[in-house]
Amino acid sequence: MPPYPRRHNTEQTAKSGDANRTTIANPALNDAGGSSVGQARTAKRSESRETQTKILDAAEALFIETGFSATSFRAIAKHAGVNLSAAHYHFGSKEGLFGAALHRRVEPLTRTREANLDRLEASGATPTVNEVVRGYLGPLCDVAPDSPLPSLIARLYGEPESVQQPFVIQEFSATAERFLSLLRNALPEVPADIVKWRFHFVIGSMIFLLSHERPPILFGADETAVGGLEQLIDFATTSLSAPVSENTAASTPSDSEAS
Amino acid sequence: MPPYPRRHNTEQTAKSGDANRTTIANPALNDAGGSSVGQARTAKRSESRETQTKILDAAEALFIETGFSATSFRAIAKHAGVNLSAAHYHFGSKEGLFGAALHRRVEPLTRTREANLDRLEASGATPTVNEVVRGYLGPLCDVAPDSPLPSLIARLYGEPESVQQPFVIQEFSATAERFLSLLRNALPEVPADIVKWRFHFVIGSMIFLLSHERPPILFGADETAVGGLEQLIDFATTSLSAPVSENTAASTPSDSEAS
DNA sequence: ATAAACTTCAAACGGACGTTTGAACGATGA
DNA sequence: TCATCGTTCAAACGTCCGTTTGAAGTTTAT
Repeated sequence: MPPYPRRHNTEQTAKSGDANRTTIANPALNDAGGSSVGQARTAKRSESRETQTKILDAAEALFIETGFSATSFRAIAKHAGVNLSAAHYHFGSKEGLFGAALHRRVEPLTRTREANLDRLEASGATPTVNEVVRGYLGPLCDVAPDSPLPSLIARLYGEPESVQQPFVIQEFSATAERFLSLLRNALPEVPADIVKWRFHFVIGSMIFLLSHERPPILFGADETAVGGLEQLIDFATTSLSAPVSENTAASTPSDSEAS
Repeated sequence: MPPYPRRHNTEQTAKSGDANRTTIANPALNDAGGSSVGQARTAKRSESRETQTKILDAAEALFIETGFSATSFRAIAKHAGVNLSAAHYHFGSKEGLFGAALHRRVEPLTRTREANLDRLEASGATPTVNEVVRGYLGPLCDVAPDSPLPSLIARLYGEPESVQQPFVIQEFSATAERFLSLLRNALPEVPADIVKWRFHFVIGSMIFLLSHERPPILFGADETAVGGLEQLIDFATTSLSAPVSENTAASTPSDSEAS
């Protein structure tokens, strides 16, 4: 009987049993793309895990490059060097494989974010905007520079809604809600729905940054690729905590209506 | 001989001959999805344009819904009620059709933006940040509420890079460069590369807003769908013109380091 | 040793894909 | 009137798709 009803339900974005840590860093986030198994092997029985890893590695690389629909199960199996039916055996379907590849990378990120949330909520004082922003975006700074995680997240959000939606809900929804809640506490003078919009825009900036890690195609594109997330944290903190304007107020230069 | 080397080269994001207008509004932007032809018809000879319109309408709807790869040429032809080969005859290939569908909607937007640029550059004074932002984002506010343009742009940016890149360059690159240039003039006290980053983030927010017109999936999602772009213009003006922080400075609440 | 479960494999299933072909037909211009 | 062009059409091309099947081999448990 195939094992593939392992639909990433093992832990649905939950409070993650061992989340009572105090630091932000998560060593698992520094695992680049490499497939390091390091397992006892009694031949066939542990080749299974190895096969799964090879499939997941190939899948994530190809999904990132060509997207869900344009990436074929066959190409993944060939690229992984495994039999086509083995891939089906382990993951059940193309959707199942996509979800598993996604979950493998996102889960450590979610665990780190949840740990940060726990820490921020545990400290008696109301966290500042900057603390909340760093709790959310900081873990992305800590991923290894060649990690496929950012591209994978970007790819997910690029998929058509019917593909994207179940996975976004599964992987990100609960944690984002918690952060939004903290953000509202940190910004009591900003109306709740405006905080929501601003958080929405920050997430958009984040995803765009993850998909175009340097200021992209659009302009020359030859800048410090890293540092983008640092810039984003500045950007997010500033924009989130800006005073509410009655009718489009700019802070530094003078301002007037245009249209 | 098929007409399909009409690869949207008719006007490559250029200064658009009749761009010497003074207003921002562009009536063509208010054309929703409806296929209004209103042309003299001598039977077969003008059915061509009508067929093309039907194909483009179907293509844009299906591309938006399921993306480039998962949308088949056959489904488009069937949905348009035309023969499969007719679609190939008019647009040459699936890529050609995608480009044509995109260009049909984006070109009026580009023309409006370029007109705004001309007007801002023509006025002797240096435009303010808010004026530049409104020149860039304002035209998006003026599209009809049921126009497919926003979803189409969002879909383009969601495609894998190999699909996305040529069309983004073709349709958006030149105009964005011009706006960035004006933005730099309006922000002489902000380093050029930081302006670039901020504009990058604003574009990211814009695209995310276009693809999730209401604060999305993530949270409850039952808000004023319109008004998002107004919020974005506020957001963009404020964030772009924020003072440069040495090490993450927030303006309103107190602030401290977190990690 | 024997039965059960786990994992791999080659082959095939039916169907959908983008594109091409060549015949038909109405409109055009000499 | 007749050759020509623009346009539509049914049919077919070869390829690739996700998934299934059933046999073979290996490991585990009795």
